[in-house]
Amino acid sequence: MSREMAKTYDPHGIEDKIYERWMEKKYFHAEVDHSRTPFTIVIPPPNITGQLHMGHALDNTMQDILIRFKRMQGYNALWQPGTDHASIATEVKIIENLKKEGIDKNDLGREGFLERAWDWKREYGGRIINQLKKLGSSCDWDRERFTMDEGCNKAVTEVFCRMHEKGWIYKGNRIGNWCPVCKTSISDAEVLYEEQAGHFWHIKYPLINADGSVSDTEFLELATTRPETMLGDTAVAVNPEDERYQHLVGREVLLPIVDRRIPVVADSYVDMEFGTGVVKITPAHDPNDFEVGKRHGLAQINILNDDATINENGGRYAGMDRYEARKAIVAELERLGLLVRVEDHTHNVGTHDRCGTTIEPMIKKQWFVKMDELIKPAVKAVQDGEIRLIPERMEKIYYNWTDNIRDWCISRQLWWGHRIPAYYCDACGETVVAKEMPSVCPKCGGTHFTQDPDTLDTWFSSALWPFSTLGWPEQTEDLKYFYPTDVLVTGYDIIFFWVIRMIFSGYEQMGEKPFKTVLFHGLVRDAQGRKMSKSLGNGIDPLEIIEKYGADALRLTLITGNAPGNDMRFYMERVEANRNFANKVWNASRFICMNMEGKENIADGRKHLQPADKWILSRLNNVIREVTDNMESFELGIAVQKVYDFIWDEFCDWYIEMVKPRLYATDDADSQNAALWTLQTALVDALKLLHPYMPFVTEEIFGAIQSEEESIMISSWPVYREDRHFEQEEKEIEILKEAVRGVRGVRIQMNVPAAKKAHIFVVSEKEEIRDAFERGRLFFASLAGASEITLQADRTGIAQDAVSVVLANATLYIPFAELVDIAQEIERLEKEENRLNGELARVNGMLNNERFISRAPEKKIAEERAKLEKYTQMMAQVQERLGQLKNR
RNA sequence: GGGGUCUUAGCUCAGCUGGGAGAGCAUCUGCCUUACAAGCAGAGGGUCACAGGUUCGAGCCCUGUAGGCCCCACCA
Repeated sequence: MSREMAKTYDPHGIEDKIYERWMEKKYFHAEVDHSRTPFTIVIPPPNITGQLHMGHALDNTMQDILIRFKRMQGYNALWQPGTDHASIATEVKIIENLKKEGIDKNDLGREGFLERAWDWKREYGGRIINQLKKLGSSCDWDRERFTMDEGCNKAVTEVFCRMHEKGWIYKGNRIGNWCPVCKTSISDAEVLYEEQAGHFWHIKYPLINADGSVSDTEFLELATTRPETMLGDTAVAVNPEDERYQHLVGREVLLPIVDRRIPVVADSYVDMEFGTGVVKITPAHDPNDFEVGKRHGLAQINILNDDATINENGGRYAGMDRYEARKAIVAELERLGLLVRVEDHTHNVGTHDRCGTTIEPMIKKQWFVKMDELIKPAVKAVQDGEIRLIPERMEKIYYNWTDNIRDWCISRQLWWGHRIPAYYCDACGETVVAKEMPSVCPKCGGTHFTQDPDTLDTWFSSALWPFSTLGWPEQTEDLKYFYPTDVLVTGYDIIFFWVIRMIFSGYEQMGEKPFKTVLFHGLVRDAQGRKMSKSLGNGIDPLEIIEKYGADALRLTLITGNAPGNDMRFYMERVEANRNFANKVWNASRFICMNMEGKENIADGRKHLQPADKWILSRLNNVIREVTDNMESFELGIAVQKVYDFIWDEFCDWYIEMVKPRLYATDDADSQNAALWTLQTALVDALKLLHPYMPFVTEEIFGAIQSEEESIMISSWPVYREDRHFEQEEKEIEILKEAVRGVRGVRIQMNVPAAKKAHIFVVSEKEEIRDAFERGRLFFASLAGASEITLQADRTGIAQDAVSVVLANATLYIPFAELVDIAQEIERLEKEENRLNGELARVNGMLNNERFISRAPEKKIAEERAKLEKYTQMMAQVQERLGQLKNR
């Protein structure tokens, strides 16, 4: 036992030291052990480019709490860690870095670039891991994985080949979002729409006459926000119901500048109410037009290069940037007199979430995963409750996505990532999908192949994470034992990107769900409620908080004060309050250690428990049950709030204070030992309840307060015990607490200095009440500031002008030496009379209501009757006392 | 356009299946009481957005209204 504890708790240094010890002892490590039940969590792998931010801190605190809780409960707890290669995020960063050196990615070539990327991974991949350790994360670091390590690569190839075999992965021409800066296609989910001020150009296309000449008088007027796309127009469309244009359907118009004749088609996609009711159709550069084009068999004319300059299909505009071409085309239309007018128009423009570039819809050959069949078991799992989403409302969001599912574009024109295992025969172009490069073409017998240059969407590999990390596709013992995992903890912002994809991948590849429960959390926002972001510069670095206040205080701040799945605001004041709580626990422990000093027979004390001891043990017993229940149902914030309240309020402010006189008195060893044993026992259990939340301070104190176990993190979780349930003592102590509060209140109201002790008379007709005060005499005197306590059945011999405190079944009288202002005392009692009147009116209202009596549950009625009795009794005492004072 | 969510004390938020409104911070009043001033003892402060409804009973369930936030789809 460490004899010297500092006066204030300083987490500095202590935390690192404790973490190192846990690591040395291999407490985080889990091995297959069929004699025990596994409990598994896989970490949402942080990006290798990442630095620990508040989102990570929250996410990992929640996981650590669950894992530590289950570990203490005796489960074989595995927290599987690892990192994500994060293809595009990382590639963008590396390109930025190269730019600083004046190097273009293409100068390096694919091989050279990948070398750089792996250098990057080696340099920064470990950084975030170390930051997670600072937080106290009890991951099994011996099992650390990476989405591009050998095993994960194998899993990715295996899945790709299997699903291709099944026909669920296909290559297709699709219109998708193209980033002209990153030169890759991006998924819908990676597109951010932002409102931009733009223009609406109204232009007119001349109609072609029946004789084939171009009309000078007949035009179709339409409006567009992207005039340059007219270079790729292959039709104009009107609504088939639109009487204004019906007669024109089937005729042709002349596409100005390009001088191409294109048809007027009828399609219900066109909104008659909007604009002129005429739409130019550019199948190659607009998703809706693409669909219209397919319905009407229109040609797709691509007018853009990959960098968004106009290509050879743009005639004399070829080579111009898209915006340059826009200006030139508008000018030309004006010159031709075909520009009707220009309106200001704000509209939503899709931008790439990584680089902010305006995306360009383009037709590309891409690889897709067919979703319609794949998604079915994932929907069913949630419907049937096989997989539980917490909070429940996430299910609605989940279905909202699955009901509108679209095929998943998985190919990316990037270098950093898993290269698609598709090979093209150099001789005949045949596509072969295989785990390795084939040697002979099955079609033409050619022997030279070129691998598809594209890589896979980063989420393709993370979708496999729950089983790839456990060894799949090998049927390892780990996989059989730890899969399916128990809980996935993540932010609701990646429910579509990641959670759903893991679920359908789990069912498809493993035939089994990847996890039983998904626990969602919200975003950590700044004090003004804004998202923390680099551009705003309002981010708070968790490492700085840890440095200043300790990881425990940070963890508690992140976990309390908000409901599951809701966003939270981060306040320094709250961190401070929680740091204060750590200090509170520390000091309570210091007090207990000091008093245990040199005492040898503390354990004997358990045989001499007093009501106060039984009270705190019983209260704790109750808290143990509630906290465990809350944690089992993932109500982490509620659980720790109860521990917090128990420790601060009941244990520190009441129990420790109750016990002080017994500790300071030297004449009763049994009483002293009983107090010490109870203090120690209750503290140890409370520390255990707190440990998942505040692992460091609890471990440090645990080492100081007891010597039987070597670490709190592998000690056993407290359980509710019938033999620690003391109902009678709980009631008895509540009465005494009520009395103490009453006396304190009166003393303050009467301006009695704290140091001034007073004689307190406890008057009660009931013997058991007097006995309760007798048993608690010592601490009652101390807490109520009494110099002497007299117990009696009636008020004979008590000074007329004594101040009184009315309790249920008892009245306390305090005759102060100085004259008390009788008028003030009457006023105080009248106030109490008023309060009781209100209570009585409410209770009587209920009990006199026939419908209440006939319909409310028995239990409720009995409660109200008990209250009626109590208040009636108190009222009688108050009124009696008032009568005495008024008739003096 | 579709969906979700919020509106509770000055501020930030709890309040699980309906049964006498809570916490932290802030404010005010006493206290350096031999664990802790990062503390102790007290106090004030709320027609639980608004209007209806269901119920013996509604902050909680239902309907509507107003305002805020978020997600999805995206308007040529």
